[in-house]
Amino acid sequence: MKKSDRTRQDILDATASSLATAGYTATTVKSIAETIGMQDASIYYHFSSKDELVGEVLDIGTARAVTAVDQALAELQGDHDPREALRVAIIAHAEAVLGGGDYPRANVRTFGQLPPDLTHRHRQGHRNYGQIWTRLIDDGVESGALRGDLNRSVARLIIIGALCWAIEWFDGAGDVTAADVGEHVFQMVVNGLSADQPHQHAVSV
Amino acid sequence: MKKSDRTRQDILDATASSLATAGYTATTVKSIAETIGMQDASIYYHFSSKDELVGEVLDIGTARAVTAVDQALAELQGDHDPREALRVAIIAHAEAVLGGGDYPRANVRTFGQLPPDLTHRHRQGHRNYGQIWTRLIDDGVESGALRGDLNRSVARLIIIGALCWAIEWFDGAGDVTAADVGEHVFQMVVNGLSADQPHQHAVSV
DNA sequence: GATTAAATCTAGTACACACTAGAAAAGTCA
DNA sequence: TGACTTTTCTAGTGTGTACTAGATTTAATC
Repeated sequence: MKKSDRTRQDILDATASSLATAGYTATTVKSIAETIGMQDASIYYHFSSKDELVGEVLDIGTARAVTAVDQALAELQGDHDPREALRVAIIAHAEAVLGGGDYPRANVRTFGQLPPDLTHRHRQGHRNYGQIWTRLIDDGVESGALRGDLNRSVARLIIIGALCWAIEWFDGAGDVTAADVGEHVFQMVVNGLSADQPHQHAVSV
Repeated sequence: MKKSDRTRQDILDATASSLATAGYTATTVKSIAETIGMQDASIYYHFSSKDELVGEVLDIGTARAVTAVDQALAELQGDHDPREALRVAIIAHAEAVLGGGDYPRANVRTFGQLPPDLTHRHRQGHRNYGQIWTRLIDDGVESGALRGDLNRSVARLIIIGALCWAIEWFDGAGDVTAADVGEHVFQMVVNGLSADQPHQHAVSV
């Protein structure tokens, strides 16, 4: 492997880490360079601009999130219970974004603070990711497992929102794991907080 | 009313509007000044720094959100169904943050992109707001209306998260209103998406 | 209308940022 | 070793930012 490739990877990693924890504005080319012991100008040998670098990090982030959810769903195999599919997807998302690496976290963390160009660049990626969830919900409603009196788009965005916002408070330090957060989102959003509902199994957290 | 008070209010309004739509970084002192037809330096006659100005806007935002929820709960009066209280609070929050003015929106929108000083300054305010929800959930669990096998902190943060994230996608232009979003969050989080659950009443959206 | 106070403007400073040009160093391979 | 390529550094530029100092205008008061 060429030295250039290793350095390039170091830059991407440092950028992902900074984006995930400090956000877009606080992630400066200089701070990235310092993290890996370089001068800021040297970054430009590998990337033509800050936004190209950030864009690449975000691309990797969406790819990893999609892969995580797709893979979790693929492992279901024979099981065709739409509720279980939703549960598996929710937990996979939670683990990817909260417990996983910096790349998916960078994605969620910087959502809403990116310059217009970058926002536009990732619109398609977000749409594709949203479609995974659209299908999960459609399957559930059409099979009769999920109620059909709610707006599906709104429902989808609420589920994703509950998961994405968790990045603002989840710190991974307590005894609540990323999977726990996913399980809670599933329990609430699918089974509901109300007592005496069917489909509920005690959750120990 | 003194002219100074009117100008001060104009500055606050313009700042709230900019924060709510453009975020913290894109809200520059110059852009605020331009909005109200002033020179940027003139802002400093009314506020000692950008962050003091922003801090005041955020204070107003939290105050309005708290008032909206408190007032909605107060109007319940005799009704002591914890689920109904939760429903009313959720819808009030949704309307305050999504359908309401720029101040509460500025609060949610800039969450996570503020400099450390401002983040710290508003920690207490957020804690107070969170306590409203803590009590709502505690009441529900202790009265037996809500299940007690879930982590209440996590549940609280998931509800707030679902509502807060809505600011990223809700545009108020379609036929879905802010109250609709609140109703959906309530339906999902309390009654659940599963079909054939009790407590469910058809929602038309 | 003159005097004082309030409010705004003009013209700057200092600094952090993304980014560039060209020299220097480090690595590669005959 | 020496010629060549790849990579990094030094030393800058230009721009946008928050913010300041002091002059100037506008409003209030007697």
